[in-house]
Amino acid sequence: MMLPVHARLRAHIAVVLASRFGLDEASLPPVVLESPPTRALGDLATPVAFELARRLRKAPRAIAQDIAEAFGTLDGVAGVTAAPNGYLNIALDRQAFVLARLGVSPPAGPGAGSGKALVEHTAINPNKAAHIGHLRNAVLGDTLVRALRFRGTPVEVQNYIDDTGVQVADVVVGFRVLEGLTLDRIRTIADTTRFDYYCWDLYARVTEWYDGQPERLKVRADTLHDIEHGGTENGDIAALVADRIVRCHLATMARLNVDYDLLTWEGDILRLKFWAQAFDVLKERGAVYLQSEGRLAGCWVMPIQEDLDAPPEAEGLGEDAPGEDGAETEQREKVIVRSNGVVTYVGKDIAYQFWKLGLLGRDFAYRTFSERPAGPLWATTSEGGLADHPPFGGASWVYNVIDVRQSYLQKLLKQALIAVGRPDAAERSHHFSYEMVALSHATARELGYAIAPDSEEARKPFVEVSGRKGLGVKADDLLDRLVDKARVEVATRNPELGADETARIAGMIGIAGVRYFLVKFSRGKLIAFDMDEALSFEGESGPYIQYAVVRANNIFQKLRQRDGLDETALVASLGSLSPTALMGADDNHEVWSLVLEASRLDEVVEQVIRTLEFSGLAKYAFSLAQAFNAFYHRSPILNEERDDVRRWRAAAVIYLRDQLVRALDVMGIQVPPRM
RNA sequence: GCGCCCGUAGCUCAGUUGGAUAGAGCGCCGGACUUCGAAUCCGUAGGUCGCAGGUUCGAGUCCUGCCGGGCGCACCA
Repeated sequence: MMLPVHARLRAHIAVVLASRFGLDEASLPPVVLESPPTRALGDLATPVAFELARRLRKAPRAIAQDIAEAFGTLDGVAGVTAAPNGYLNIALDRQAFVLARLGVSPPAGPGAGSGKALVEHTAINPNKAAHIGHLRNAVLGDTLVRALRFRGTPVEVQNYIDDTGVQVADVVVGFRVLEGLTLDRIRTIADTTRFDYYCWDLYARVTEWYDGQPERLKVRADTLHDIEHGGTENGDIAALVADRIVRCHLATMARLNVDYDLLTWEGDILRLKFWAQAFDVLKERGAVYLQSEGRLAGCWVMPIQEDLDAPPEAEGLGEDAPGEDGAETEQREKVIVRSNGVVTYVGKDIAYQFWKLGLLGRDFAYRTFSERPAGPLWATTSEGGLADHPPFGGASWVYNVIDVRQSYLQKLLKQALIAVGRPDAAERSHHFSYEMVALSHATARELGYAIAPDSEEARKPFVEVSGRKGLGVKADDLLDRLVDKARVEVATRNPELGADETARIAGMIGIAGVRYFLVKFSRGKLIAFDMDEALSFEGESGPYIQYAVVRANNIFQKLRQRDGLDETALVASLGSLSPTALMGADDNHEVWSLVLEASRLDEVVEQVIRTLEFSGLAKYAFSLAQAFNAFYHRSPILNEERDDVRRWRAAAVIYLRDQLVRALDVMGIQVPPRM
């Protein structure tokens, strides 16, 4: 791991700068550490001399030389040199570095102080099967969870279930009105079919049924009302549908190694009157007020602050003199409670966010939703509940994984926190936003979706997914295809494996395919999902990285069988070995470079959490695998005759493999025994 | 109209506290399996980093303006 080295270097250089140039702590420039373009130049580099050049009125090169001279000694550092262009290059003690990283499991990170992080992701409407867009959410969210845990931060994972919303109501309408079914009959269907697929089609039919018949929306409104108030057959059907569909979603997510600690049900937020509590706080702090005139008369509204970063301005400074048309300068307002007294979903979300941060002063009751090997999956409930449950909510950091279209509302959430006097909580609330997943034209065609050649849609480079039209790639269909393809590949390469083992391995490979695919793009980029591209197991893909680990493992298996040399013994022998092979004779630093590059995982994970940009992690893991594969071809281990060279190569591969396994784990990808 | 995001090789994309020569994958063309497994590797070709200014010792990265595209701005969720 690299971050401890960075920390030591920064602290040391700061001391050197302070004493050599008489700088006080406040005026010290940040010491940026990066990687020199070639290994021959050094292992780490800093451009800090450039930063100081102006202030010290001195050439960067001279400053770098001064620092190098005054550097003294630092444990783990072999030398420091000033490059002609002003860079300060740092060479590490290679042998010590390798030994320190082998055989010792990496300590959990600092944990960034006390307190837990709460990640909410997935949150699929419980009325139909999950599709590819939902997978992007879940995979990004789960990767964030794993990244936080990797660096030692306690994490609570929640999946929000909108069981009282329009989408569930629509499916209820489908069952009752279109199909004329009773609760018992629907339960039978749920017991005997792919229920999420069934509802997928039914939902599309309901949408069609509404189409062009606005009077039918009355049915939806009535159904929604029944659901919200409970005690009706519609309410019971909605509860059944939501419960069963959630179980389908959980099964789908489990295939992807995605798991949760708590299911939060919107119905419980309503029944437990979280909103009433939050409303009191908002009114008390003057964050909302009752609008008495204009088109929003009778609504409780929250003023919208356009620029969140700017301090709130006192109103009515007369800067904008009211013109002839007063409407234009009107303060923008967001309705929180409608004039009929019903709270909007912004209000419900504010209450939920307050609870997440421990600011609400009210809690759910809790029940177990299902049993898992690792312990029960918990869910919220309104009545009763178990006395003995883990603590939920009250987090120090909150990450809401929701697509970019929700940015406006997420911004309002932060604003509400500021408005009630908790800017610190707003600061610790993150909207982890990401772009949508659309379909490539080829894939849309494959799904039987016809597009008129000259239509506007045909000119776009992608086709929008639409749950309402039933257009989209169902998550399980995609997984099935990936796993099937992997099964064929595994079977042809490993005919001796049994069917069960082949299937198990194929599962791991298929999952690696999707998860890597969904993480390798920047979150701000719209993915035009193409089936063939996602099915590729070559080049930059999850299976490519798995393959590198499998190959590495094969080496050590052979080493053990053929030479009776196991990894522990090998690592133990390194201390007494000549480090020549690490030192880059003939400018060949490849063994050392593998170790150095592999050590950067913690640095990469830290950056990924800071920027919420996971493509960097994907690319990093891929580049490690790539470096290994190239090394694999160039530099044999089993057949290397020089014993010290052989052992150092093996040591480098052990470390690289271990780091690769950890990196894959952060991405939720397992390593098959063969492939 | 206002706000946010995107624009980098033929295609799909990395390049995020500003740093040394802008990188991958796919595709194209040409090579490497009697070798630790070819889901691999090696090599060739391919770039006005949307355009124009600005800041800086240094800009794909920061600022301003513009062009092109996407999304958002309900008494919906």
